[in-house]
Amino acid sequence: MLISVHPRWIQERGLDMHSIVLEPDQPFDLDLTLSCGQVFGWEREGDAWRGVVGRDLVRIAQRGDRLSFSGADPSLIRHYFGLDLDLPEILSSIDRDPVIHRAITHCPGLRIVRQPAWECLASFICATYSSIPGIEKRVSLLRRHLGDPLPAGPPGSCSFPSPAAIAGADGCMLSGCSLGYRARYLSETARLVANDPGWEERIAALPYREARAELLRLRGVGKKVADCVLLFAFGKWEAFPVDVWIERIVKGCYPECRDFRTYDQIGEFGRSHFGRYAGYAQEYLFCYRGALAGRGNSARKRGA
DNA sequence: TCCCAGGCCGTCG
DNA sequence: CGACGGCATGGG
Repeated sequence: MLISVHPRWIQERGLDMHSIVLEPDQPFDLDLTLSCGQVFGWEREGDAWRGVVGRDLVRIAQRGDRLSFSGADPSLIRHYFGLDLDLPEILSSIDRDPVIHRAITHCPGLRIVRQPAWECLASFICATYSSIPGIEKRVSLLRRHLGDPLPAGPPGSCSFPSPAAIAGADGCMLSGCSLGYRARYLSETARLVANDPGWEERIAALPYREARAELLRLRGVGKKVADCVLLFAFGKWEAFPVDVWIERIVKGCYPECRDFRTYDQIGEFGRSHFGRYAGYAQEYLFCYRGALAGRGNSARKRGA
């Protein structure tokens, strides 16, 4: 019975297995949630996923309404994947037009992960002007070169490097992570955060706009990165990150937005149109970007 | 070899 | 403010 339900690694390790049975009215899709580009560093391992949350090596698999995992307590998993949020309630609140409706129906069970704040900030500083596979590579290199190896983990599995570890790394080491010109930004921001204990709690306690203003003071952090961190780490759902895809989708699918010029115009549209959970709407639009932005519809940043 | 990527920074009008 | 150009590197 156990054997047929659980993946192979459970038998091999035989250790702290847990499971969560999802409520029937609370959809969750692990694959979609981990592969949509909001969080970096999870790797597929057969039909399971392997990742590091804090200093815990987590393996997790989904079969139907059951999540099976090791390396973390159920409470942590619930918190990390936002399983205690009422997703149908959120989705019904943002389901205000045919475009978002399509995205919602095509991405069932997508949830926003609550990431560790520093990891999220550093990851998205590394993410600027890059493709998602490129970001995965950089984050993976950062872990291997500057993180702490996990005692019980397979070789190569490391915690995400602390601000101090990145701040203390020499330029050569950082350059070895394929960061390009972002190395300088990451290094500088790491130094600032390392010397500012309480940074995370301070941001968490601020309302969205003030929290964003605070993040914008950091090097390598513009409006887009700040919004990603506020959404993916701090759970500030008003954050509506505008990348090239979201810009394309909003301008292309919402006629009243066609001539928007600035970042904040699109962000304010998101908040006023979708409401308090605009960030969730953004994530669903992003996840379904392939269909919504279209292939031939290659509108450039400038002109065309 | 091309083009593009979950943008940011500095600078100029 | 708003609009550019430059930017290091990897993937398709």
